[in-house]
Amino acid sequence: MKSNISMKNIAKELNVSIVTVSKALNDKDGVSDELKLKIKDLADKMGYRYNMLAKSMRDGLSYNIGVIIPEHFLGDDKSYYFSVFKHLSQIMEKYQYCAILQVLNAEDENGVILPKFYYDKKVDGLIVLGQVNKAYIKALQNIEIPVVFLDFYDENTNVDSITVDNYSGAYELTNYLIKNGHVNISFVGDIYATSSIQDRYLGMCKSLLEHGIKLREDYVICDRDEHGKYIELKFPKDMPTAFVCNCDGVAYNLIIKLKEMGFRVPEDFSVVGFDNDIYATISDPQITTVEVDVEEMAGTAVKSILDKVKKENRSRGRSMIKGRIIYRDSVKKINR
Amino acid sequence: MKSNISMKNIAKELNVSIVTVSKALNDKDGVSDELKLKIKDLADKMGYRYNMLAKSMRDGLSYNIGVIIPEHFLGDDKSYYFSVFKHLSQIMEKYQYCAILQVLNAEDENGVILPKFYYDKKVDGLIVLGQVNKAYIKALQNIEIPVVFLDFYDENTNVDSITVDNYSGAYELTNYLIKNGHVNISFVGDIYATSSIQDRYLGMCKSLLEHGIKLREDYVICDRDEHGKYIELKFPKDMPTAFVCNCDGVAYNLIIKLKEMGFRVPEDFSVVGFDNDIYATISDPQITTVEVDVEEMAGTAVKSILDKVKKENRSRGRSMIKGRIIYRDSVKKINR
DNA sequence: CTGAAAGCGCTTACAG
DNA sequence: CTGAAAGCGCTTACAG
Repeated sequence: MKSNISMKNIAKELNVSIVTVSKALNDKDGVSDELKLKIKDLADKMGYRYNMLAKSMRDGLSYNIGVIIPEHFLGDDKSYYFSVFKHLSQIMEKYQYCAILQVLNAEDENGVILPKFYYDKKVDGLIVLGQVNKAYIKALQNIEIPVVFLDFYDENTNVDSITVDNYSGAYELTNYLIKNGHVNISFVGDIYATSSIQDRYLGMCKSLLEHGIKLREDYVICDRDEHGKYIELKFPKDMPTAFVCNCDGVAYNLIIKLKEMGFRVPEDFSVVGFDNDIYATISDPQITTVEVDVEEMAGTAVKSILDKVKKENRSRGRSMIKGRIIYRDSVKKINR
Repeated sequence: MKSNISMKNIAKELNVSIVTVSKALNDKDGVSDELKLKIKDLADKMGYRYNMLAKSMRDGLSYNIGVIIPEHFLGDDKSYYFSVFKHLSQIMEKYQYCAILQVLNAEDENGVILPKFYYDKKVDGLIVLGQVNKAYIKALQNIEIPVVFLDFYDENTNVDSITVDNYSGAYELTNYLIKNGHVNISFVGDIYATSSIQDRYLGMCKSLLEHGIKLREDYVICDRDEHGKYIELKFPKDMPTAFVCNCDGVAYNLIIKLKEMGFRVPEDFSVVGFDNDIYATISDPQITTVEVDVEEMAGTAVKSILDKVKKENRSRGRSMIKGRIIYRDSVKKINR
């Protein structure tokens, strides 16, 4: 237990200087191989652990990156962000960095209270994972350390962002529906809620446009209120034959609702989602959706923030990570 | 942006010593109120941020606690642990501590590789959230910083632990079933997998014992293989009338299976779960289950680990957090 | 190949 | 009320 060995202890034991110990332990030149080995062995034996704090002090770098996940826009299924964080932290480890996570609650978000680890200078950079409100974004622009937005962007700021290519994803998903004979296609989602949802909506619009299909106004079905809470879906008088949902959770709810109304999916209605999260496979039928390479997304974010920390400050702007359609059982081919 | 103000800068600006600035900013005695105010104002104006690293160095304390969540035993639904972590980090903040999260993957768990933040002396203590294997537990016993187990315990170690009172929870749940006329009650879960499952199983046994009901051997139904993967449930020849499931996820699967077999829940079979997670409410019917006060659990863990860090080293042994039954629609009263 | 000196930003104990 | 000195554990730049 209680030991707390420092280089000083090792140096004294071996009658060498602390400088020499430091060089040996860091595999630097200027120590004979023999001595180096001896020092390393003793360090091991004494249970020496490197004190990152001391290096931090010298370098003026904490070797930590803060990750902020706003609770606000999270639904019941937090596992997606959890999974992203896991990858972030694993990738950072390779660069000798640790990830410190802060779940930002609504109160702190609205009060624009930055995480304690920022005020304590415990982090060298910030990754914001999930959309935060305008005021918070503004505050983030004025801080002293680099910031990267992950899984959302804000057009009014020049903060680099990494997002899923929502636009292309929804575009291809809609193309797939059209290829299967669908023309009357509805979008389910609050197109004012987040930029992700907007991009998904517009990706669908592009596909419709390309195929000369006009989107009816009442085919855009809102799924949540201004607090992000899901609301009862209001269907148009003339039902579409297919629904493009802004996420799998909503697709899941929609399918349940349709079944309650006595319809079958996909026989009566086709449904597609987005994200490939737990709701896509929990659903009956399982949902055709878009999956993102989380590891690639995380890797891009880490590289981006560490570049900035190291002042290799080339701005990357928006990076988009392409999704991949997962074909399942919620879409049926129909005859026009 | 780039400023990095230290106490030195403030001191120079005001022609006072660094010591005086330190005292003023920390609201200590030995500075006139007037000067104190002047210093604080200037610090604000210059955008001074306290450098926790420097304090850490002096104190030999990082003011971070590491949280380890093993991926291994996590099912699809990671939101429970995510939620516990959120509370942990929020509570720590009140004590001037930050939480650093490490998701422990199977590889590192089997190779008994402790998190980087331990080797870097970046944390003062460790909270292990979720059961890890024997070898890992053993390694944790020999490290230089205090450790607390959260949501599991190991009888062979003297590491303090905080767990849900699984035993009482399952006991009361089973009492409830018996009160509703059930006698043929089955347990669904691998009773060798984790101590939590064991305790839930034995809580049920106690209730049966008290009511003079003998548990048939074939009424203990295994739900997963040795890797923690769910397997097909094997029902006994004579079906019970009620199932006590070791968690809501399994209860959810069971209900689906029963419905596929043409049965109705709760009309033909009653089912209860544990945890009150997403599966309890996603299910049709919604599942009667046991909910834990996550905040209390997190608070107990934080207090426990910080006591140890501060050397107020009274061992607390096992702390149990009582659960609360959430009554829903998956249990039916029957006549014996 | 080896090491004495200075410094990272703070605080504590002590002196004035 | 104010501040000079020492030290936390390391590393860099320099001297021998």
